[in-house]
Amino acid sequence: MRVHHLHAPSYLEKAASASPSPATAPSTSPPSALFPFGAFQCLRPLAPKISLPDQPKKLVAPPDVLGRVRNATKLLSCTVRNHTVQVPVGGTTRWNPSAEQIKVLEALYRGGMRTPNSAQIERITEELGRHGRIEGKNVFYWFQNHKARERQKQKRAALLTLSTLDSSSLPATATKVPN
Amino acid sequence: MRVHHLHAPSYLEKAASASPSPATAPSTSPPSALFPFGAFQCLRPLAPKISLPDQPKKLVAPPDVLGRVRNATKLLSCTVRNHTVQVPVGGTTRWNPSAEQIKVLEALYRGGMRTPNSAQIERITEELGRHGRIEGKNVFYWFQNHKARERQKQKRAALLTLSTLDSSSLPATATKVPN
DNA sequence: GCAAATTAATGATTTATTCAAG
DNA sequence: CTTGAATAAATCATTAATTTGC
Repeated sequence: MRVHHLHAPSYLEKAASASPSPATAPSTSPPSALFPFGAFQCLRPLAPKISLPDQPKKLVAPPDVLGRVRNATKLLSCTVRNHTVQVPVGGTTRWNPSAEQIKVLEALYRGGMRTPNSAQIERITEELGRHGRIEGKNVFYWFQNHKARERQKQKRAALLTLSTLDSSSLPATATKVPN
Repeated sequence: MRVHHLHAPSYLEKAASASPSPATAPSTSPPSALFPFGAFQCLRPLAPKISLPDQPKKLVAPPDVLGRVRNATKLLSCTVRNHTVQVPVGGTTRWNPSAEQIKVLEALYRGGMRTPNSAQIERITEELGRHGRIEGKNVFYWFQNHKARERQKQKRAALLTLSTLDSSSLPATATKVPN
C-alpha cells in the first residue's frame, strides 16, 4: 500500500522570465523550454492553485499559467490587481506527433541518437516544427520514453527467448533426473 | 551485474538557439532554465569556471556548450565557420550552498514545500541569490534530493524500530511456541 | 455504421538510483 | 561520507485504437 503522490501540485509551466516582448505573439506555444535532465527550456506550467504569497516580479499575467494539471480541468490564471484569478479553460492538449515527425525521430534514434543535448533538441524541434507544433520538451520526452520502451522490449524479448529455450531445450536435453 | 549507464553522453547545457546577436559576448550564462519534470528554466549547463557570476543577460555566446560531462574534463564548444570546436576548459563547479541558503531551504521544506513549481523556484532562487550564487536547477535538485533522502532516513528509522522491537519485544512477549 | 465502453499506446511526471565532487 | 547532479525506472494520465451493443 503505497500512497503514491496523492496529487502532486504539478508545477509544470513556463517561466515568463524576462520576456523581451510579451506583447504580440498570438499564444502559440512559447518559444520552448529546456529541460530537466538535459537542458530544457521551460514551458509554462501550471499555475499554482493560489499563488504563493506575494509575487515579486512580473506583474501581469502573462505567461504563466495554463494549467496542465493532472486531472484535466484547466485553469488560466491572470493576475489582477495583485490577485491571481484562475479561469477554467479549454482542454490541455498533449503533443500528438505527426507521422512525419515520428519518422524523423525514429530515423535519428536508429542513427544512434539517444539523449540529445539541448542544442540538438533545439535543432530537432526546429526541424520537426515544420510538420506540426512541437516543443523541445516533447522531443526530450520522446527520446526518454522511446529509449526506455525499447529497453523494455529488448528485455521482454530476451526473457521470452530464455523461457522458450527453457521449455524447448530443457525437455530435449537430458533432464537429469535426480535418480 | 548491471551495466549502469556506461557513460552517458551527457547533454546538459544551454541551447544557444537563435540568439539574436551571436556576436559579442563571451560566455555568460543565460537566464536560467526550467526543469524537467516540473518546469524549469534551463540552466546553463555548466558554467565555465569563470564568468558565472554576473551575467547581464544573454547576449551572446553561444551558450551552448560546456560539457558537463560525467568524467570531468570540460569542453567549451564554439561554432566557427560552421564547425563546432570544443575546447577543454577548467573544472566544473557544483553549487555549494551557504549556511543561510540551507536555512531558508530547510525552513521551506519544514513548511511543507516539496516540489516547488517553476514560479516558486524562481522566487526562491531570487531570494537565495542574495546569499550566494545559485541557479534554479540547484533549488530544484535540492528539493528532489532532500525529499528523497528524508524518505530514506525515515525508512531506515522505521526498519530500525521494527528490528529493535523484534529483537527486544519478541523474546519478551510470549513467543507463542507451537506447543 | 456509429457511438459508448474497453483496451492499448504513449506523452508527461515523479521517484529511485547512480555518479561523482569536495 | 555527504550531497549536488544526472539518469533510469516506475507511474500517471490522456489520446488513439478496438471492441461491443444496438
